[in-house]
Parts: sequence; structure tokens; C-alpha cells
Amino acid sequence: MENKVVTRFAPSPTGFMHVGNLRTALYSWLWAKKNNGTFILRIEDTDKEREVAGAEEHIIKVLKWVGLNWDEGPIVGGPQNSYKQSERLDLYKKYAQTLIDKGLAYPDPYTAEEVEEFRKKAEADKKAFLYREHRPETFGVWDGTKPLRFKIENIKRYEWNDVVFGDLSAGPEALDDFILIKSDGYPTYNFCHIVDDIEMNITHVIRGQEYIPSIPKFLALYEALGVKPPIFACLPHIMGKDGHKKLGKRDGAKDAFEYKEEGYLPEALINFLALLGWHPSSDQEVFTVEELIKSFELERIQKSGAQWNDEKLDWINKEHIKKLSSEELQKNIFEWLPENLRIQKIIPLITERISKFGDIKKMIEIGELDFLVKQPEYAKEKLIFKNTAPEKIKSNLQQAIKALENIAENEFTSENVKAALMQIADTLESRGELLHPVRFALSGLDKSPDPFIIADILGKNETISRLQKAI
RNA sequence: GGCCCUAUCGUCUAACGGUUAGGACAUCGCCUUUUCAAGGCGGUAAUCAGAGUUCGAUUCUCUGUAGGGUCACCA
Repeated sequence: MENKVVTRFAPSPTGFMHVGNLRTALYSWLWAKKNNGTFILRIEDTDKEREVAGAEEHIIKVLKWVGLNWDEGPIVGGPQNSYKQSERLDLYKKYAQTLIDKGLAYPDPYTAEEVEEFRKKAEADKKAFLYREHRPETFGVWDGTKPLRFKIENIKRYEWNDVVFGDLSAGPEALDDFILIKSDGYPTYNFCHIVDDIEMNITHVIRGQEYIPSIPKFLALYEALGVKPPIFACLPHIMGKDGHKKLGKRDGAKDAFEYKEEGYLPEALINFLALLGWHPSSDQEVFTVEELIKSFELERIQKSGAQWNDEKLDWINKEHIKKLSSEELQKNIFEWLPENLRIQKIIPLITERISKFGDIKKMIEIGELDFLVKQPEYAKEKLIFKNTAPEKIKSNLQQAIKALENIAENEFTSENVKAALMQIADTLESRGELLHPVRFALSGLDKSPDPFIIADILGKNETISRLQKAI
């Protein structure tokens, strides 16, 4: 079965995993799942300088959180000896040797400084720098202390097809004698990712658009190796929210794990990311992961970059919170509730509010309910309802206190509080003249559950004391 | 600078060459409600510019403009 789809996500452990990387992983994963294929996780750790301790574990943690499970790779293993490039060095040497034997690879005789000179000179002459113009006439024997370079044979215009971008081509300027193996013995990305893709039988290479200019080099290498290249699918960039720059770590691209910490559900982040650069033929916007797998198509990936949009993410998250079963919802609420708020009475209150009104966008908002256990701070102007005079508000609150004092402590339920307050509120020009200040005095929040239920939880004494304080 | 890519409401996007250019987020207005939020209903808002092909162009071609990417012993 040679046409089984095999995709891979191949991050390098050089820092945290940001949302752009996660989207690349997602698309590869979706495509493999849709085709009942194999999704491989491969760690590209050939740059020892930039490697960050713990980065690999972090990537794995993020993938696990969002549920992008891999069929082969670290932890789960697979037919390969290892899925870390640093542990596959012999393999790359073997491929390098076949290129040397064919006369298609040679040691770079220059020092790094000398190459830098060439580059500077080309720049001064306003010409593109091409190492191959300085290629030595005869090749020495490679002893591993010098970089090994690839000898580009066909200096021509390469044409190829990309599932997303269509027919692409690039002239000979894109081709150069690039380095296969560095002087430290580690291979370069340009070389080892191709060896790995061949060895792992990758059928679809899904990666960022920034690789398009390098693809002619890859094609030349596939040619030299006598291997048919896989299908390429390049992804448009995710743009930062302010400008039109590629979303990078510099302009605030966040660690994907921060979204977990802010209370986004993994399925919501996945849903949002899927829609950022891809769109189904229908108008559907809210997807379960299963639905995404079903409708995902590489052909419908967008060519132009998409701007990150927090508001839409929030909306999608809210929609997913509303879809949670009551069991899942309770579990989530419990997790997000600060420990001192895990009171029996509160969980059903929030559960009801969310399932009935669905007004929580991020689970972290649940943590804001700590006004239930401590007197909130707020600006006194907030107590004013529209243009009502402060004196009016004051007297309304005084009336409310009087009414509430008449309720016995053991009958201080939300129903009774509501009845008492509504009786007063109905005599006013607008109910808000009473209900707004009461709600604010109790919660101190712009948006909160209704005042009756808060009063119920706070109890008679605390409720009245907060109202008095407001006055 | 060389090479390469892209271009529809503010944003994400839909539209076999023929549509009153559709949807969603955001925004605005109204309704509902128990204040806010949430919910319901509705409004404002887009084919980068100029040629060409065609009976007809958002769609095809060219030029321009604007944006982006890439030119490492990084991936």
C-alpha cells in the first residue's frame, strides 16, 4: 500500500511552541487523520547552539494538550531507530557518502572568513552571492573537519506544483552549493530533512511558506539522490494583529500553552487555528475535531496570510464552552475555581449560568468570582445607573436594606430576595435604578451573575453590610 | 538589491466568466430580560489601480501599486 498518506511535524527544540507552529502541526495531523494515514513527530535537533533545554518536552506537552497524537515519534517509537535527528547521524553520513561517491558532494576548502569575504564582495558589486561561483576545480577528500557541500549539477529553472500555491517556479539564482554537513558533524536542515522524509516515506510535506524559496535546492537534491519528491503544501503565514508582519515571537506570538492557562478549551483553539487560513465549502464556523477531520482539504487552504484575531478566538471559545456536557462543564469549573471558592453552592450556580446564558468567554473568568468570598473594590461612580441622581440611588438602596432586613435569616433565599427587591424595583421609573446598584454593590463587576443569587450565597449579614457600605 | 509569493467589508472568508458580491467576528441600532453580560432581530461596511480578452470580468492575461517571504556551518 504505497499510497498511504504519511505526514510529519518536525519542530526544532529551540524555544516555546507558538501558535504558528501549532497550526502547521494541526494541518499535517488533520490531513493524516482524514486519510487514515500516519502522523509522525520528528525532532530536528541539529543546531546545538540554539537548542533550549526542556523545549522538546514543552512541544510534547502542547501537542498532548490539544490532542494531536502521533503514530510514530518520541515516546511511542516506531519502525525508525530514533525520531531525533541527533541520534540519526550515521544515516546522514551514509547518504552523504553516496553523494560523494557520485561526485556530487565535496569538502568546502575555504574558511568561514574566506566565504564571508566572497559574500561581502558580491554585495559591494551589487550582485547576488553564489558560492558555486567559487567552487573549487578539484575536490579534496572529506575528513569531516570541513563542511561538506552539495554540488548543484543542473543549473536551471525548476518548476513544481504546490497543493496550496499551485504552479511555482524559480530561476537558477535560487540554486547554490549549500552545506550538507557542518564542520561540527551535524547535518543541515536542507539535507537531513530530505533524508528523513525519504526514510520515513513521507507523502505530503506540509510546512510554512518561508520554505518556498528553498524548494529548488530540495528538488536538486532529490534529483541527485534519484528519489521522487513528495507532494508539497506550503502554508501562508499567520500575521500579527497590528500590522501585516508575519506573526513571530517578537511581535507577541504567544506560547500555545498560554492559551490553556487563560482558559481556552483545546478544541476551541484547534477550531480557531483551523479556520485561520483554511475554510470549508460550507458556512460552518464551529467545529468539533471530528468535523474538522471530515471536512479538511489541503486544496482549500488560503494563499494569503491571515491576521490573528483575539475576538474571534474568544467567540469560538464561548461557543465551545456552551457545547460542553454538564459533566465536562462541572469538571472544568471545578478546575478553574480558586480553592476558597469550591463551595458546594457555587458550582451549580456557575454551571447554570453558563449553560443557560453562555456568557463566559474564557474559563479564567470563573476565577473572577472571588467577590463571593471577599468584599470587592470598585469606583463609586459604577453604582450610578444611567443618569439617575446619586440621592435617588441612595434612597433606593436604603429601601432595599429595609426590605431585606425583614426576611428571616433562614429564609434568605434567592427567590425571597428577588421578591422583596422586585417589589421596590417595580415602583421605580426603571428597575435598573435599584437592581444595577445592588448588583454592583454586591459584586463590584461589570458583568456578573444576577444580584439575587449572589445575595443568597453571601447570606443576609454580608449582603446587608455590602449594601450599607455602598450607601 | 536578486529571486519568489500574495491582493474581496476593519478582520477571517464565500462566490463553474453572468449573484441585489453571501456568511462569521467586530461595530452600530432595536427588542427581550432582572442591571451588566448573554440571547433575538436588523443596519453600516469590500472586489488595490489601469489596460486587454469577452456579449459580459471579483474570477482569465499584462502592467503598475502595495504588502509579505527569502537570499546562513538556523530551521
